[in-house]
Amino acid sequence: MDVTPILDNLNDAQRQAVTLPNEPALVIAGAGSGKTRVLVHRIAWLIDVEGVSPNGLLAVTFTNKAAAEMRGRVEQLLGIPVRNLWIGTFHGLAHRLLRRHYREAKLPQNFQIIDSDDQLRIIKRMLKSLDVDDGRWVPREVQWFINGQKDEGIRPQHIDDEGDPDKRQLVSFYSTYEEICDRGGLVDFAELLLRAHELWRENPELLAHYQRRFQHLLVDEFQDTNAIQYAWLRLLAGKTSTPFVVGDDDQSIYRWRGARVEHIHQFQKDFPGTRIIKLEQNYRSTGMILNAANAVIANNMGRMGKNLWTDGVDGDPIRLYAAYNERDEADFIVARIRDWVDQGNLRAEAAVLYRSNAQSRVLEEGLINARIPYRVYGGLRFFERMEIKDALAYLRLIAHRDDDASFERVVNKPTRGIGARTVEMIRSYARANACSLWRAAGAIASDELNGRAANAVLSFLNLIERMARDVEHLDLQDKVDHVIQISGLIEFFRKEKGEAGETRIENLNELVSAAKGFEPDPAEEMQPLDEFLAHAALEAGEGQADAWEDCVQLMTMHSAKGLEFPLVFLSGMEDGLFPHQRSVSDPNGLEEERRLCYVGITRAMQSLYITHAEQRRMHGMENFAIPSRFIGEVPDEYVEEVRPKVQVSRPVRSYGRPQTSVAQAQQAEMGVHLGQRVRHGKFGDGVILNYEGQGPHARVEVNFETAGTKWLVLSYANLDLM
DNA sequence: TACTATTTAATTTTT
DNA sequence: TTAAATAGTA
Repeated sequence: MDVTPILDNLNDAQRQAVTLPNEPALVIAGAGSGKTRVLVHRIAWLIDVEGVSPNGLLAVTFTNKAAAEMRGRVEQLLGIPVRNLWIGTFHGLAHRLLRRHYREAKLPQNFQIIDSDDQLRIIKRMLKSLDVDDGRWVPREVQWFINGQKDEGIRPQHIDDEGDPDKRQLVSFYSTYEEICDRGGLVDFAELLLRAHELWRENPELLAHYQRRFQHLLVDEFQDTNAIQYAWLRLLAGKTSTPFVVGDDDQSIYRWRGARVEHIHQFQKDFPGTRIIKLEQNYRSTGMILNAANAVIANNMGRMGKNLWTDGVDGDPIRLYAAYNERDEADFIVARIRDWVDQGNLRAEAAVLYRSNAQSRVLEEGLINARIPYRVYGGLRFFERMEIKDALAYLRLIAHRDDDASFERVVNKPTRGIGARTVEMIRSYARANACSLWRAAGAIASDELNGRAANAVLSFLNLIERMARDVEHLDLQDKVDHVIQISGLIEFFRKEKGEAGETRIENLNELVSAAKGFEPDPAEEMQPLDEFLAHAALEAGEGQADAWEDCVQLMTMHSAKGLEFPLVFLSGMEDGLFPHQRSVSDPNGLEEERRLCYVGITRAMQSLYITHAEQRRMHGMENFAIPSRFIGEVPDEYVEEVRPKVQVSRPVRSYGRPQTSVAQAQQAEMGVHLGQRVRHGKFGDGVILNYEGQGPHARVEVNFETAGTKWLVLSYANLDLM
């Protein structure tokens, strides 16, 4: 067997990992160290060299994107399509299991997956119907609690309320929510995992079957596993399978949504004799960037420990820019991107990263003014759009009449005279008789409701029945097309003013195209419509569609994880923003922020700029800000401060030492006061109207007698006091 | 039912 | 500031 293609171009550590004997393995893979490469080559090695059947492999990732990439690269490496190879997300795999064994999982065959938006709607409705104090119980918090418990693998009956009435209330919400979902055949994301886990736990022969089948488990981004995911893996691994997990404790940035880095340590206990391999050679960034990243992350405690290195160039130092305010910061970034493009580089190679989404606004304004195309990551995805979810709700009702979430969504959309009153009557009947809204509507339409409302409800019920009949023998695409036409959604959105309605109709048509292009997987043995609906829930699609123009990339540091760019800006590096205010008081929170900073730094391949503003408008208020403490953690020798063109003397470097910046703000008031008369070389005499900022960036607004009002930077303007 | 005024709060996101 | 949720009005 010629193993060259599989082992070629791997470094020693990578090769060692790929060729490990069949034992539990933990690969600590630093940023840019070839993590995916190792996983892909390991799979190829097992299949091609160890002779393992693709059947016996299970590879798990967190995102659909990662799963698709992995499958693609494996097939490319092996040169053949690998059928029967289970590669997928935790949720996707759990879903597949639940479909196959829906009876054992105690689910209806046509159960529907709800996304977090659907879930929130259900919870809101539930809280309303329970008539609890809505000031006390915020739907989001209840949702947070329920998902948090599910992520830990906990059912309501397992929770001890400790005599705390608030907790008891939350547990009871959780219970009621479960009943609602069970009645409607609805499964939320966390439920997929929890059910799949219970499915195995309660059906030992089923579990044994999968344990026998999957002798090799491979897990990507292991540091991101939550309790239920880890429990699921451990169950599957049993005593004989050998998990091969890859992760980076320093890139664990999702603790807030249940991820536990501790699983890296737990793994070594649960699987004695685990081989640990560290991948520390980095193929992405310059030496300077890696040095900075290493220095910052070294401030965290309890790491596995690792130091990234490269045999490439040191590169340029990290550029640090202290902006006067957020506008100045944006202008600076725009100017650097201009330079970059002028040097013949692509805009798409430049990424501006920030801690929170709100920060994109100023940056966008700057880019728009400069006429530089850009793309903001995040935001609504295709299957999350209102009009798409409306259309899907009709489809779901057709497939599954008892789906209350969908019923509520479209019962009066477009408006058909079924107002809040009528819906409330349907709800209360449903509650009293523990049945679905659909059945309740049918039951009360004939007697309890008065003429007009009864007619409206009956015509809605008929509409759905008629659609279901009309559509029965059509193929998927025509089903979707028929539904968006007959439901009246197109008409409804046509009336919506502005361009919004236009776009919505385009999106609905796009949904038909998506249905046309959808290829059901014969292995899933599902109705194409059900499979399409599941797909829509599990894979919400791309954030922004038109990605192919060459444009600057704007995103949060979280969404930048896993990506790389030649030119990177870390913007808004100020204490309170990053690290975020809500994290600074908690050491764990602070360490997670630091890991996020590490993630940010290690996105950069060639050039890294760190910017912060001395003054920033937040929530409509001007605030003075201190440079992020993380800036001070980058040793001076890797940093070059970028100053405004003119010579500016900054008294002392203040990075890493809080307070100084505030002190400077005070100093800024030196000798300059409102109404002060000044003389300018060119503009002549004037009077100070306003001033802002401090140090080298202090600016004054001067009303000149002849030249009008102007903002001037004190350090350039050379004003004389009069 | 739909539009408008008022209040309130303000990370990070995938499935 | 601004987005979203709620309350009030036509």
